[in-house]
Amino acid sequence: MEKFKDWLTEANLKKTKHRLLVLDILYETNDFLSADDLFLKAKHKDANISLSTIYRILDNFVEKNIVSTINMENTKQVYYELAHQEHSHHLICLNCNKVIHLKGCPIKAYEETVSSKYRFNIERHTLDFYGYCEKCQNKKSSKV
Amino acid sequence: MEKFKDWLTEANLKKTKHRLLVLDILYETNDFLSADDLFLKAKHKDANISLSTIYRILDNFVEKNIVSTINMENTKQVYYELAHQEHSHHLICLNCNKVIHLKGCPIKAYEETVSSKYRFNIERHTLDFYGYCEKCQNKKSSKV
DNA sequence: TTTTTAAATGCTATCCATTTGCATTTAGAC
DNA sequence: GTCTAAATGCAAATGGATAGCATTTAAAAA
Ligand SMILES: [Mn+2]
Ligand SMILES: [Mn+2]
Ligand SMILES: [Zn+2]
Ligand SMILES: [Zn+2]
Repeated sequence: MEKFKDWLTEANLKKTKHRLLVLDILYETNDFLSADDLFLKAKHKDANISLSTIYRILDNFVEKNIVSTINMENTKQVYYELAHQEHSHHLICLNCNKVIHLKGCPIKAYEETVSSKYRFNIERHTLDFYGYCEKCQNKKSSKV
Repeated sequence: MEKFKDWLTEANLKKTKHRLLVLDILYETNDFLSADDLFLKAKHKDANISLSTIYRILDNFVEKNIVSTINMENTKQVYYELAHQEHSHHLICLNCNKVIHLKGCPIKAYEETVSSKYRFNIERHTLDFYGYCEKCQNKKSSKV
């Protein structure tokens, strides 16, 4: 995708095939992936890429706000997705790890308030809801 | 503290000296601590306690909502604090790891909305702001 | 109080996501 | 084409967190 090269240019990152590959995979998957997920998908696409390169690329992208992350509380893994222009928040199922994206941010005003109250220079925030998706609620209640 | 024994009783956890010790330390520190922080503080207090016991106790407490956690994005460690009755959100400094507690929750209504919209049974949420505290802003700008 | 038993603990080894060191390759400036 | 800093591969290391198992202990039962 040509757009991706622009992103890299804008971010002052060299346009390497691996970076473009990571962007491709994230784009077509359009969902959160762990570093290892990306590694496996890259292999399927032929690519000869090392896991540490994946980590390094993802670190670059996070720093440049090309990619955003969430932390899976149970598996302790970090998951990565293309940063939506309008950043999103999430419903995360504690059982099956399903992630639902919420559009819009309900706390912009609040962020402003606390930022000035505490003279804190806020760079970003996380707002994630943990619980059980519809499917897993049923499984869960049938277990009990 | 006598109150702590009640907490353990209510949580159906045996009242062991180690659990009471962990509660003591968390109470007097009144701040987030990593498992290792707790381990060191316990040692200072004489106590002969193993790190894995600390982890196991903290797991118990989290499950029973006696303790709540936040994840440090940079160090990847989990930090623990006594659960406030009114759960709190945080300003976390990306440079010095300082944590400022925010009182009150600005998203109760929003949580209701998305919970019913997506039929998602929300158990808890995280809302944390990452950025730079007043001190670190100054350091940072002087570096550049 | 003494007995009994499941829960809690200490110690050690282990796991596993992520990071790092270093030699080699490569993108992009000149 | 040359040159140089950035990017990469590979392997080893790191480090927070877990798990296994023998031993101790809280607290229920007798
Ligand atoms: Mn937001
Ligand atoms: Mn809240
Ligand atoms: Zn689920
Ligand atoms: Zn700071």
